[in-house]
Amino acid sequence: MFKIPEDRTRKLEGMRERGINPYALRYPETITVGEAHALIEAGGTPEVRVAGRVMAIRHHGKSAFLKLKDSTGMIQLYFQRDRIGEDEYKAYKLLDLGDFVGVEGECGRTRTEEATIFANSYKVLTKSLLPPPEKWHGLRDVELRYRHRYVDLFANDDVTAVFRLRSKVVSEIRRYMEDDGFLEVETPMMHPIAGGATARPFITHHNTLDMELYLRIAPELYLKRLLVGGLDRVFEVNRSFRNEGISPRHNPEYTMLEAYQAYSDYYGMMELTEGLIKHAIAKALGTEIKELDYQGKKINLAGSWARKSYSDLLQEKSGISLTSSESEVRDCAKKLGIETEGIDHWKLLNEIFEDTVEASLIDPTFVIDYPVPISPLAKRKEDDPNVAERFELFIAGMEIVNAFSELNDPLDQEERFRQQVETKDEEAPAEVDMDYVMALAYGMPPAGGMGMGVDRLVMLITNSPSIRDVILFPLLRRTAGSETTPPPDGSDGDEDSCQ
RNA sequence: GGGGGCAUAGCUCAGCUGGUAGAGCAACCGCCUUUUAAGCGGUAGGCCGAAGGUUCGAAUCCUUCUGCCCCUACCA
Repeated sequence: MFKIPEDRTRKLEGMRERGINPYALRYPETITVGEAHALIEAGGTPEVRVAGRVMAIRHHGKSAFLKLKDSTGMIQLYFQRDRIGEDEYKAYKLLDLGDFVGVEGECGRTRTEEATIFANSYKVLTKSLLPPPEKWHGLRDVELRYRHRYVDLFANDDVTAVFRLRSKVVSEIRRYMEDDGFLEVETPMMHPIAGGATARPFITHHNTLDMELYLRIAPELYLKRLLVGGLDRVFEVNRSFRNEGISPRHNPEYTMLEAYQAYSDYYGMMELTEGLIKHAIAKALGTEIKELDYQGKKINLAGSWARKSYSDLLQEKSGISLTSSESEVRDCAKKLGIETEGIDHWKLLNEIFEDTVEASLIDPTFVIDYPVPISPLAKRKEDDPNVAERFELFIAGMEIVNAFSELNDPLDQEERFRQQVETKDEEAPAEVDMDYVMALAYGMPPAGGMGMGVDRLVMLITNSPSIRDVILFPLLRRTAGSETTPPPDGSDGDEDSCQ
């Protein structure tokens, strides 16, 4: 838990004694700090009204400088006793770092030319009872930063900048997709069958229907039902959930863009992907970017991005090919220290690929034509039924996009679903999604589809080493008693809603 | 799940091979009406993450636990 320092409580009471509401109801008709700066830049000395959080106070006897911060920036305030009056000047001693105040005053500059609001009056808007972090270093402790992101945000401007960029990226993704004729849709997050990807799901339960539900691991199968329904271009910026490990590149809930385009295919998806990512980067960073620096790696974004076949890359880096025998693949895997016990041939092959190839794909590279057995939702190539029309886009060794020409043969789909179910793999769906097969049976137009990891794209653009740096509230273990107070009756809380 | 690292004041950090706790910022009290990581003088603040152990003596050494970080595994 936390302790409120006595000096702050004392000041809170001091405010109330003076008839000041430490939690004011409102402070309307303000301009932003950014607007105030613009007015000062324009050379005037207008009267303005601003509001924000006090980030610094420098007392000078009968005057004081304060720094006021709002979401548009920081501006200096100058409180002079003679200007704001004896009483108000005395009361300003009750202000602390972290408090919110509203100020009226005249814009101008100090003799060092710093833009400043010379306060005529001020109003306490919110008393802060906990001291902010150290003013120079900010909040460094990563655990506190993630657990108390609100502090991280107001103490560390670079953190705020990352999340502003993230927001920009997401809105530019939407703009690009809409401009290309895609319709944004929302599909269920609670699924009766966890399909559309291979991953362990989170399980939940609906009481009234007495039904097991899974948090979606991907929206794919619902979006493709919409293609059957005649919505030819759809996308969803979606949160999906996977009950798996946490790492610098994995959070149990994460954001994807999934998009489906009728009459297109995976080549079309490559064009869409490249255009979309280039657009998002250019708009987010405000300029056409040819090279991105990610964690010391130079990423060349210029020109058309490379397209290399899965099989060629595998051959080149590991000596294994798609036609290598079972024992060749096993030997190779063993040499790489990959666990081979009970792992099937194609999965092993893919692990060899991940081990030997992925890290080397720094510049954007479309890896194309994956083996069919690890691509259960992709169409087979016409000239090679063992290879699927599928690509993954890698940047900086990270998988950013997975896409394919969508399988729309209901009988083939049903067969591949059955094979998945039969593996009894924990990550495979427990049953065949017959409604989806039925949808395909009504006929789904040929289509390309793609799924893009938005968090990872934002990592690249903001040069963030960990996915947690681009997720406002990453999942952390709950610490004993630190975040909540137990209810007074000693029970575990609301039993109606706890399962 | 396996391996390594970290945990000291509200915050950022020192604390050597064991001898009983330090700085800066923030806070409090003074002085200061143009400072800007303001300055000067003073004060207060700690069960050194938790529990055991070794020792005359533990922030320091050992064990266990908790949390976080990194690597690894599963995955995107």
